[in-house]
Amino acid sequence: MAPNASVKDAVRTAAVELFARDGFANTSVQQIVDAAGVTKGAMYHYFRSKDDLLFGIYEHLLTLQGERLAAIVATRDSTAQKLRSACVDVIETSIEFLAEGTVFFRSAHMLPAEKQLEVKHRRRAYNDQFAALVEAGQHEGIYRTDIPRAVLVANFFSDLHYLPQWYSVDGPEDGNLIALQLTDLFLTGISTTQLSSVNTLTKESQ
Amino acid sequence: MAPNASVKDAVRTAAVELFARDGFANTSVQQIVDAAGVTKGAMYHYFRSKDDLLFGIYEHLLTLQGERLAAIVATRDSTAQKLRSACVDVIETSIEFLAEGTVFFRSAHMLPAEKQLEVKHRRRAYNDQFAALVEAGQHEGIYRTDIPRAVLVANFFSDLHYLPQWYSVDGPEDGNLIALQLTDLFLTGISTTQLSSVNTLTKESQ
DNA sequence: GTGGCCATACCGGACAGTCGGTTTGCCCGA
DNA sequence: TCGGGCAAACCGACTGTCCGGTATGGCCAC
Repeated sequence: MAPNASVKDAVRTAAVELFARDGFANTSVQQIVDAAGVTKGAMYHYFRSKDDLLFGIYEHLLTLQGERLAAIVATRDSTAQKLRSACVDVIETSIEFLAEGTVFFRSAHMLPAEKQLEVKHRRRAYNDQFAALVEAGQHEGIYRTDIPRAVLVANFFSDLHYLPQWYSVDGPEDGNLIALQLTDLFLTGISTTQLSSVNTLTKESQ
Repeated sequence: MAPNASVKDAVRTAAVELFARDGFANTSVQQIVDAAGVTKGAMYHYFRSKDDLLFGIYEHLLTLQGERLAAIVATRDSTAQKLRSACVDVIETSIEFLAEGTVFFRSAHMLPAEKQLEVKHRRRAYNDQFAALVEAGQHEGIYRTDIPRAVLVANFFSDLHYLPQWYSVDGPEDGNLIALQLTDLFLTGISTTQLSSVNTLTKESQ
């Protein structure tokens, strides 16, 4: 094993867990390195600061989700299918990285203004890509235009934000089901025509 | 003027602003009392601790919204109308107290476990009252039952959580419009029949 | 003069980050 | 093969700072 990778990962993992449980401000660096089984010296060898550690967690998640969205947009599927895939996928990964999400939404504001700006830009890039899908669908006439696009998009992103607040793991495929259900609620809300997906959903939820 | 009320309000107001801007952990008691134009001694005369100050902010908002929901439930309107009113109302008050909401959702986890529990119970009470409306509508056949009620409710509450993240005041009646739009999106998503409210919305948004 | 209301000075502790020193692992010349 | 030398990895005690909370004293109204 490469010892450096191990140390970095151990620290990151421990930090995510502790930040999610106790909050960023209430977690001391000493607690993190103790939980990770390393020492302060090792940690500060790989991370410039406690803030840097927090930022690393964000970046990891943002990069992952950004890449996955880009891959979906790059397919030759219909707009409707792309948006559906994008919604389901981002909910699923948000559930998979629930702890990271918890930390993210709770503690982003603790970063220094400079890093906060970078996070903002990264999130905006994701937002714009997502909004472009909605816009395309609006031009095709499948999504309503009587409500500002920003509101439509915010209505979906809100689900991602709220997820860490109420979701708790029950079954193995529970996450996939929730993703389908939330996606269906969103798409039903923004569509100009009644969706026919209810049957599919009902079948899967049995 | 009663000097005590003035001090209490000044401290609370200053605290909400600073907590919303810099976060609870990054705001010192000294900053708060400076901003409020009082001293630490005065503040600790009215509040037991910094936590107590935070808790007071929550309680104020929770009580207000709880009372308003109860009033709406107590009317003789139809279930559909009650739920619509409840949604619009809680979004509007959330916008009116946007700073309080920001603090609430960001810093609730910083409270001692005991107070966190009380917050949780209060929120659950609100949640249950809201869910009861949805349940009534389901029995009437106007809301879909193919998705767990908890998911339907969470889908709406998520909008409240996300509001402080993206909403920024533009016009005076902007808040009311957003409330109508988000409510429409939610109700469209959970309804068994196509809503006819789109015309109304379009009219108001012109 | 006495009791709420408030100012000021101060305490104790927690915590991020540092820094001198030690170990580990690798390369290279003989 | 071996040993010497060097750089990166790692250790952990220490420090300066900041901050919540308190103790004490005064002031003013009644």
